[in-house]
Amino acid sequence: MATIGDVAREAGVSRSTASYALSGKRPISEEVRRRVLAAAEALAYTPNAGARALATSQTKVLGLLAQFHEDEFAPAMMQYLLGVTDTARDLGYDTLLVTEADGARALRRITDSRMVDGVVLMNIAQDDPRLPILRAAPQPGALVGLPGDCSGLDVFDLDFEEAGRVMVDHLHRLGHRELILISQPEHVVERGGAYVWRLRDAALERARQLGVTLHAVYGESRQPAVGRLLNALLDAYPSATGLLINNEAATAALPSVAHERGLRVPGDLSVIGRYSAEFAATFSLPYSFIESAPDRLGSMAVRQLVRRVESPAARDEPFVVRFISPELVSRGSTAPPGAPLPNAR
Amino acid sequence: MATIGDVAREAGVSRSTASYALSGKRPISEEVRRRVLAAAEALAYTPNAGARALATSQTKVLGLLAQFHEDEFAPAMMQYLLGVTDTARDLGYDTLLVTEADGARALRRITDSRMVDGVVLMNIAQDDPRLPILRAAPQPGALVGLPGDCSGLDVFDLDFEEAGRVMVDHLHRLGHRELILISQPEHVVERGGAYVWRLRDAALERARQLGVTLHAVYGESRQPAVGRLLNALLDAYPSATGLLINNEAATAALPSVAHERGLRVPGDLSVIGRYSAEFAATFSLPYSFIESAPDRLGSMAVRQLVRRVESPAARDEPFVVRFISPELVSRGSTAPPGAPLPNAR
DNA sequence: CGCAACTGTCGAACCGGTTCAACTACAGGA
DNA sequence: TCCTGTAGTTGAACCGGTTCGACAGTTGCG
Repeated sequence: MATIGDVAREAGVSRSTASYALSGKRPISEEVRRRVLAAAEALAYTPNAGARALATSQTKVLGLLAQFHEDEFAPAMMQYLLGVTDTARDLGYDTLLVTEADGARALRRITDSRMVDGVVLMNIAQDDPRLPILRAAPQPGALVGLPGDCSGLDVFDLDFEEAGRVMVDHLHRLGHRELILISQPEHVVERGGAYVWRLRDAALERARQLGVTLHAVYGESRQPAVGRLLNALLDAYPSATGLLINNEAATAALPSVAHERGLRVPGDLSVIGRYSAEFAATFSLPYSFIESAPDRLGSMAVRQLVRRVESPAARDEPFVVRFISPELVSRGSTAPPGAPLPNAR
Repeated sequence: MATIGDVAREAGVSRSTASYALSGKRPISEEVRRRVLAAAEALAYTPNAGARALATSQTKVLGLLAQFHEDEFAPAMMQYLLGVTDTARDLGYDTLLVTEADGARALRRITDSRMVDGVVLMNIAQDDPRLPILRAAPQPGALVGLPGDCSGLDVFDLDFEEAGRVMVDHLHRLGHRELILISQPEHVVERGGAYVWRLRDAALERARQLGVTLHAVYGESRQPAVGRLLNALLDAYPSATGLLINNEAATAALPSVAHERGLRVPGDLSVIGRYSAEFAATFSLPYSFIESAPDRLGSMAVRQLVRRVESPAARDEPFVVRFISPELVSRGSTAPPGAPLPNAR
């Protein structure tokens, strides 16, 4: 493998001249520059990443810490990943994917050893053990998800509170007065998944203000449990005319449950979900939904991270907590409440 | 950040002694070893990855090249990823995830710059442009998926030919004489996805031998196209009594289509799919299936790769092409053929 | 008792880049 | 003519590890 020394010899110049010719950091005569570039080309020279990292203290690699809990929905996870890797590459960075169960130890390892220039954290918990480590690390970090304490970090998330309000407002405006809200399973909350109760509490609060009855329940993450749950809920609240779903698995299971019960949407039941357009397309979900934009969130986090990595000035800027505002994409699954459910007693 | 020089000074020894004490590559007195370890602990010493890579020519990072085509099924992809990252970590390696569209260029970049000690390639095409680059690279590589030319590479894949035969055999043994096989969409084949016709051709061949009629068709990868296709097929071949599906999206769509048509499985139609147990659980698919074991394949590829990376002897061993044999997991969705389909004309 | 072998430690070189200080050659201004 | 400034180039140092060869001190054996 050719080194910069080989290139220099081939071009008949010193190593430092070759380096400057390639980087352009000092004026080099046109003639010499040409020779160096030709030599590099001829020898298929590629700088050694380790040597460059050692000399410049920059690896051009970003860390991505993601946890794959078995109760999390794979397709959604995938889009976060892609948003991060694609944007990183656009900006000239590669991505080190770390899925270790002990996220705190993994984070310490990759930051202390200087393998990465910055880190994106996903699956943020309310009281996340990785945060103190990230704050103390020499590299900047960005979060996809809102923790209890955002200090010292850039944070990006969907505005789940506003999402809850938008859902309730929308159905209230259409005339609905009794709704069901299905969240993620309870242990997602126990694990610190704050987005679950952020949406839920805001929806409950808004419902209270508007005089709407809202039955808020935890969901399930898998079939067949989630199908059973849907049936049980529809049985338990026969007079509810609207269904809000903050749970991908439940959303994916709804069409067959509705079909089975002979339930027409939106005729018998208005439905609003919360998921991504990509997810909607894969499963052809016919429901209006709040766009959760995972790829956009991942992309935003990386952009901000790279800004801090590359600009010394940006390092000292105040930290941002940026919510993307929930956009309701209409698929015609909501309407004014009509007849009560067919199976109402 | 503490360097090994700091540790050496703190322990009152030379840099080389500190290095040997930490690595154990030379005998060091108990007394000195203790002092060095204590100093390293006290200073929270972590070796600099770049410096170590430069000195040892080992990065302890594996590259994972994956392409995310929009017509590929996200949950399956995810499991390959996890199989690779988890096994890599168990063996002491981190994973650089590269999803660049131009896989050949990306591969050249990470191998030439010596960012990785080895590479796992996924989404292998029949005539994959990345293979010549991988063969010429100084690092070893492993493939998850079977290309047209396996020379010079370790290859791991499900035995799709045998899978096709197992499916046909199983239903033939039960008495079925007319079957439908739904594959992936045609453009997956055009892109070089050989596994599609490997299963298909073997199934056709076996069907011919057994005197079974097999209608082999390309599928769709998304709703609602795939649902429409299922309906069209069941209309077109009303006398078929068995359905073989080598297409995750079609499998996921089948329950609601069957329900809609009032079609009972296995009473009216026997069904065998090809997917992973994890996928089956997420969607609660009630069908017998050939386990495609993506996590196991990813794991096997990494193990072999690391063997070659770490042992000079292993480098010269002959290359392996290893197929995992298809295991038919019974979920009771097959039975002897009964009455013709209800909607038969 | 002398020599070989072994143990434990150290200094120096090396991996492959980047960058600083210094030097040369030449142009322009006083 | 001399001085200053600038463009172009170079050698040397440095980043932070690993490893080779040398060496001093000790032990074992003939």
